[in-house]
Amino acid sequence: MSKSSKTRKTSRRSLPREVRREQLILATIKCIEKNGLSGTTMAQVTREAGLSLGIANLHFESKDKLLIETLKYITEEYNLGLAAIMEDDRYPTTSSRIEAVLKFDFSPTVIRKDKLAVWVAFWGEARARPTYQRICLRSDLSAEDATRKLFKAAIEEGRYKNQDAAILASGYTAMIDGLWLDLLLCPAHLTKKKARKVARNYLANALPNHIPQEP
Amino acid sequence: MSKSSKTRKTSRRSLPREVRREQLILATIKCIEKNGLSGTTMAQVTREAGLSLGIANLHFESKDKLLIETLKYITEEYNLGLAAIMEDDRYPTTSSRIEAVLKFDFSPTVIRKDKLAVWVAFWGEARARPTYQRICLRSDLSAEDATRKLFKAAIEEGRYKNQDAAILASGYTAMIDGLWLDLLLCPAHLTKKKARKVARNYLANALPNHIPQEP
DNA sequence: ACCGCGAATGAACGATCATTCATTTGTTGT
DNA sequence: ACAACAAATGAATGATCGTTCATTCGCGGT
Repeated sequence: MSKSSKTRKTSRRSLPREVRREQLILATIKCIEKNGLSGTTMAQVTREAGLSLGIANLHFESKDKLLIETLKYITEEYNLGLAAIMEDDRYPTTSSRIEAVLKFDFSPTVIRKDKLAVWVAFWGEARARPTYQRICLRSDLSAEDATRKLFKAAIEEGRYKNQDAAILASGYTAMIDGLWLDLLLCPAHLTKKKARKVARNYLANALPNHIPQEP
Repeated sequence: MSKSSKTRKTSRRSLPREVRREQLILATIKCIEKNGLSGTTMAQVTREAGLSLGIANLHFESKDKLLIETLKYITEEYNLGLAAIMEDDRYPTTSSRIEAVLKFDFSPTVIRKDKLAVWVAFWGEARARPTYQRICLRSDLSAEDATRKLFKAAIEEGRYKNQDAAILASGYTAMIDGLWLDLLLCPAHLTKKKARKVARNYLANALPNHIPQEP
């Protein structure tokens, strides 16, 4: 009973539900990065979180629920970040707002390897899992909707001929997804800097008066 | 000879190794489409192929080897198709060759749902599996290399300013991957026709004298 | 017709993993 | 200080799945 005073990690503590849940979600992200989605086990997740095996089924009903919450965590973080840019009225011009989106899409928070690994892992399973697919779809539509409005404003301002905001937004979203994938799978071949340049070049060709080739 | 082909399944037959191997690979593709990579079991694959459980370990050493051969099958098919366009000297102009690549990337053979599902499924696991990653990387570099050469020729012919073949090729490859992903995850939102239009628009903005906005 | 080889089969095995729940342990209210 | 409660633990359980291998069966050679 008197075994306490040590460099101990406060051996056991009751913490609020939300703290434990986030702790487990963050551990799940780390595990998916290291072992993939199919290689992620409850034992690994709880060990990564420094907790006991049964804890995940206590705070989430099942492994499936935990994975779904992890996916929601990642997609909501991204979509909230994007929405913040859209709603921030400190951007004086459409151009500066597009620049902010571009910067955001390659910011250290967004393109962290562990986060990207989670995106791609869930894409891979989404087709076989309606719930994953629904979450990915909503996130995708939300992001595309935001950029479409931006591009629409730019096209009207610049009176660009032959540009369609919906087409441009689909292309932008697809290219970002593809660049994220390449950053994850070919980090030696595609640097973050080059990836941003690729995306910028896309926008510069479509909206030359709003986005210059070089920043 | 009228006796042999009946409603019976010709109960048991010895067939050459290569026939069995392809039969199993095709069954694996179908299973990955239906159940995802993690949901694909040997029992499902062999049942889909109409064969017995043990057959997969007879012709491939293990499930892992079977999956790797399936990935190789898909990537090689794509890369060979692309290489055929590059080496075909019946294309009179750079422009027509780029058009052919564009057409190929959205041809019924390439964007079949089951094949796309396999691509994305392996992307999702590639980070945790060096072998998958190596195969995906080689395929990606090969495709990017081919398009880069094409774009380089176009840029020189058209004396386009501010265009870099490497940047353009990275962007094209990323966009194609992203569009494939969207075709798989949001088929109700992105049609094949629109996806091709998105990719065409990218090239038309970069190489206007080679690729017109409308075909 | 028959034999012998090797392809094909599938029941059985063992490993892995999600989930459960009796027990332990920290926390809160009195 | 103590009781009552809730959070946390992890050994045990049962289900799933890859792999094995003794047996079965079809085919080519004689």
